[in-house]
Amino acid sequence: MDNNSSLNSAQQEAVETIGGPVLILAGPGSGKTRVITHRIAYLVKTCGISPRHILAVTFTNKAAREMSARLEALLGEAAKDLSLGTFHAVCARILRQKGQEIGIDPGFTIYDDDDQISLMKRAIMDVGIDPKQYTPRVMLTRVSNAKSQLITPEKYSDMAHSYFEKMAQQCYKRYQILLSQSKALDFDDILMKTVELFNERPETLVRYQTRYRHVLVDEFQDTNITQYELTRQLAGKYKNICVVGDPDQSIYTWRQADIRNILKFEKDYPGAKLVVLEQNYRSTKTILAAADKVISRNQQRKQKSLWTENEKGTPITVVETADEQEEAQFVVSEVEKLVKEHVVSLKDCVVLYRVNAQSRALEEAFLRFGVPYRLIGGTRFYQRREVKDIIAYLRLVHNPHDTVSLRRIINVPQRGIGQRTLDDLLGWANQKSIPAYEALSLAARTEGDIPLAPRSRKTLVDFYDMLKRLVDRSKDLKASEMLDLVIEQTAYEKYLLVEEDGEDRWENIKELSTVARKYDYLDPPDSLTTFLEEVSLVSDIDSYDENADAATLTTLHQAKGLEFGAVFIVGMEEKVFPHARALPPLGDPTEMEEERRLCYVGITRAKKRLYLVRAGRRTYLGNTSNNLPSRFMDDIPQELVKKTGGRPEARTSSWASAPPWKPISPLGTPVANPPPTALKLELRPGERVRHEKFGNGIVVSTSPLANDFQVTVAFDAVGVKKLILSYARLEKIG
DNA sequence: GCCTCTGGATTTTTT
DNA sequence: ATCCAGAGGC
Repeated sequence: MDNNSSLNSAQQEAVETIGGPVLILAGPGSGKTRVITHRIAYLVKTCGISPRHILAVTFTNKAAREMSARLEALLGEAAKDLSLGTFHAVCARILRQKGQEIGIDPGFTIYDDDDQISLMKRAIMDVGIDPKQYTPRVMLTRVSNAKSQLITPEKYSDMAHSYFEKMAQQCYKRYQILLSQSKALDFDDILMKTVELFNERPETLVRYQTRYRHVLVDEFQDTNITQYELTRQLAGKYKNICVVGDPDQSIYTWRQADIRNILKFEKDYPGAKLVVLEQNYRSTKTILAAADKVISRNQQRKQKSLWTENEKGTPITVVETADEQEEAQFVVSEVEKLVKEHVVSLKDCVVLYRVNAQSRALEEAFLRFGVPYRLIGGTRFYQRREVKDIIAYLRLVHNPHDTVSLRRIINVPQRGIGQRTLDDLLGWANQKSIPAYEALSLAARTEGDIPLAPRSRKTLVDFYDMLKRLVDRSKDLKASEMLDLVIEQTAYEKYLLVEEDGEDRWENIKELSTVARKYDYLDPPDSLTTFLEEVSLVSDIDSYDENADAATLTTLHQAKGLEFGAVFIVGMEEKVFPHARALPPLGDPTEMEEERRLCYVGITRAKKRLYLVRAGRRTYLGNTSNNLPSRFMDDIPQELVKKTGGRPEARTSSWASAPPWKPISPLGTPVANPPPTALKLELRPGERVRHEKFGNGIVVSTSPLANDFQVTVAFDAVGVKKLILSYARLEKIG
């Protein structure tokens, strides 16, 4: 089935329009990945273009891997000669090869978020301002935004008018100096410096332009200005550029992704061929119609009409539960039901939420019911303290100038090098303008005039000796051998195991060791270098294993690009989704439109079944609130929906039944925690009540609320209040 | 230098 | 609720 004749006419046009710029607007489920892979196969097989001359850029490693696997199926061995990778991976490779031309050390280290924060903190202190007032996070956002738009510290200073902006500019400048002293680049630098390299070395650009005669870009709606410029540079000579995207699925504008790049594309490449893929092969008519209704409310968008030949399918299930526990319980029991009835398999179920914090109640329910699940996101593997520690050692061995890593591990495990000694050492290094590693070496050899107590000096000497041994050995050890040596030399296992959760942490280190072993097929020092590079550029979603027999829990953002038989979107409430930060007065209409696109992305992940679930009461960040149903619910026409477990049709005050869905345990035994018993309302409008805080009042009205009631009371002293019956502890009087 | 307590902040995060 | 950083005590 995988030949071009199985493509629809629009897909075929997208595949076979070769030579010159092509813009493909691909709706969800429209066979985007198929089009890209077939286009590449067509270039190679039919047009006789060498795979060496083709570059395909994706946003995630996972997408790159998936594409690579499909191309291998289509092209066989020839697929190995294609250049295929993420923007960052491609640029990192270019910079390792040619970065020296603009003064970048080929052995540069890549700094992740945490590293950037600690470096920025130092930059802020160096500038001499208060890191409490100017937080590293905020400053870093400024810097990252600037870099995403190719704004250098120099250019930034032209735009910095307010005092705050001027401070940000200072921090940016200092931050860059610290980065270069550490021979490190942050994520944004990897892209921006590549653009810089191409600007400053036209002859180098020409080499890459000639090499990459055909450029393809996936998820084009998510490119920022820097990435756009990069593709413009690379395709500048032949203009054989094909970009694929969907403006309606742009959910990363907060990371400076710029939808306007699509408009700019049409302007920068006059006569670009436009292909629109509107046939959806994924979802039922019902699901697609709901998605369309939701996204149609956006003002800033190009009209697009998706259609499908798939069946109408079942109605969308809308569920209202009492609280997040009940919400989670509903999801798990429904998942079990779907699996038991063979509607979908377990691994074809996903639960999507707006913020990671929502995963907790869900995890608890999945655990309690004994339903296997896998969680994507949250605290990421490579962000775990113990994993970062070991990687810091390896990085330091690979690049001794990396001060962020040095600071991280110089006293881990504790070896008596405290803040004081560290400040003395680094302060001295700074004063002498020598790298920290060199200062350490001098201190160890009792050279130089470092003001150190003999005791401190001794600890530094021991540390330096160990580091030196590691560095020396790194030249002939593979990644996993190096890792083992680090663990042995630092007695890291012993250090971990005395801790409370040391066993788990040690497991993570063993896991890391397994990853490292995958790079042992390379010879030293490439083995370690490649390992470190890839470890810096991975994300959680990359390790998502679609074959594991488990349901998936993840954020709406991370679900992009995936599809599932059954999708549960939970927390369909105002302030949760759309997120409070997108609502006025905090947010603006642009942000609300992005939330709406996020909802569109969520809905369109579903093939057969879609559930929209909300809780009447939710505890978040330690306080409980009652949220209104999400505005996105209002956009879905009633005829597409079937309601369960919520408000009864007739509003009778005696409504007090258990939820219509029955929790089922895997073994058919009662669940450990049955849903809370429904309350009985015994209050009627006109009755006098007493509240411990608000005093006496009169009941104005009552209304049922999932498993609870909302009671409106006019208090004598404090006026009208809306209360939740189970919480208010109202007492009837008179 | 190390330990413990308190206060502040906590959207999303392809890389 | 919970995690983390910084301050202050031992």
